[in-house]
Amino acid sequence: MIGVTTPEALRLFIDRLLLRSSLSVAQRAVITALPGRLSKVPACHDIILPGEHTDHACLVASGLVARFDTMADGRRQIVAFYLPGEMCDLHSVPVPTSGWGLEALAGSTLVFVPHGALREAASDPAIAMAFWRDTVTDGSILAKWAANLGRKQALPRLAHLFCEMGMRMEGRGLGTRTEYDLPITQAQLADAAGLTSVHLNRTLKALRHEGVTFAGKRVRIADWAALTHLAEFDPVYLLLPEREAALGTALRWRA
Amino acid sequence: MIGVTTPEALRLFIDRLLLRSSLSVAQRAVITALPGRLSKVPACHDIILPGEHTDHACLVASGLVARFDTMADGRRQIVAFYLPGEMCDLHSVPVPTSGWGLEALAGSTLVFVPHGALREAASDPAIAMAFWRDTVTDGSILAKWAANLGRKQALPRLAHLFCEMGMRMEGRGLGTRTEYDLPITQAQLADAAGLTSVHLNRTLKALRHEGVTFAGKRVRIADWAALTHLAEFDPVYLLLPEREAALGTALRWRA
DNA sequence: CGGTTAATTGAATGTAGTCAATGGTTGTGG
DNA sequence: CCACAACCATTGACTACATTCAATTAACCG
Repeated sequence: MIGVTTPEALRLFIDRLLLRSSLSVAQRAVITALPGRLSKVPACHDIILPGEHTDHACLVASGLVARFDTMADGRRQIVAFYLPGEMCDLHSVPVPTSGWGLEALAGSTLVFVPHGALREAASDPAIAMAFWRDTVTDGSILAKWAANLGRKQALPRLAHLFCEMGMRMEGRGLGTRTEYDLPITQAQLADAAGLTSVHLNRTLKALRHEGVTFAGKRVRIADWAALTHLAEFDPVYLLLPEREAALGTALRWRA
Repeated sequence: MIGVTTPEALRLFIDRLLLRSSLSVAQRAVITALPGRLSKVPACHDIILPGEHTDHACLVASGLVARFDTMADGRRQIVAFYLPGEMCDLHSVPVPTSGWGLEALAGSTLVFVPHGALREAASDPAIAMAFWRDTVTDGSILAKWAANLGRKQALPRLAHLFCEMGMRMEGRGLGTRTEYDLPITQAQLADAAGLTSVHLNRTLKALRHEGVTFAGKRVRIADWAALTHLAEFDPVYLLLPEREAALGTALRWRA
């Protein structure tokens, strides 16, 4: 939250893209040179409301951001988490009307990047492909989220969420898969898991018996293998290169 | 199902792209010229299994295709439906490993289009943007699906699904929003709604009291306004131009 | 027709939601 | 430094929704 600059944030974004795409030095320079306006937002602040138009995408520099949908009675469903270095609104480049909202779960630093500049960067086919691939990754995680919401019950569902966040945090260097900060409240976690906060609390209690704690906004997983088994967690859908490497295939796909 | 040719299917695909993107005559010609292998598959046939690699995308020419995820016990969650003219696998161009499977719900005709040809077409920035936008549209529908699975109970959830399919069918000229063919079984619909087939059947019964019938693989909605209200259905997330026009904004976004 | 698959219903169980109240923590101002 | 307020976490009792198991009826196909 302290002392993040626009170039630093853009570098995080490049790191994220390089996780799945190859970019030349020149192409990286194009991204580093993107204009961006820094903005700090407090926890629980709505960045974009559902149905709003925007002329800029929103890169998370620090903190944690969520994409959500709201029901008529005001209840929310979080459909995606965005970690530092992730562009939570890259979708808005091809489609400036978002059907959903964005909220900062923790106090966060954001970088607003104008659509025009991103479109210009995307005139390079390799960069366009990297952006497209980033969107697909997002969709892949979302599909798994939907499957879990539809077909898993509370305990394995929450366990899966903890596994996913662990892998993603580790992939971005924000802790290890078995211990990482998750700066959100139980109510927000309930919005993500599709549970009420009461039932989420009970499910957390049950997870403690499995050696998983969520206290002080920090997740600790005693037995990773046991948790992945309980959650039926298979990281393929995260499209992380590590897994690909483990399978003996290419580290990155061709741009 | 009868007598669909590759060029005809590609024309349907162009129609779908033109719904949200502008393409010049030359750009349309590039897409029309894409190579494609026709293939007929019977109902309930798995086209791609989760985790498989592919070197071609899959365009639906006729029938109905679903993207699904499978749990360890074999239960499925359908996360997306694909109508004729939709490329159900466009994601696989930037990311050839799909984390999910594809199944034909009804007997369907498919056109397999090699990734190489699609990548080449995408070297045109306008076509790349149209493809990217198509992926984003998919993601937008998926996000709403997730929100409904997480936060709506059976009746409004199923109602929402019928509303969505009505709008999409109408948008593709496959019926009207209040009456259209949905060539699937109750068990398959249950996989999409995140319910057991038993409870889906009971929910259908309850929907009949609201003037909605699903019989003979055909959906009939007596009172559209009442159903959209029950379902809390707002078509913004479908990113259909019609709605944009109604709001007085541009029909299509700039390529 | 006869056999198979799909749809429908009943009864019992189980999971999650609702309502309501109690602890606990944190941060702030007196 | 304590008192208080505000928010968050936790628990109990009850209700409601959805699943499971099991059986029956209807529709479809060869």
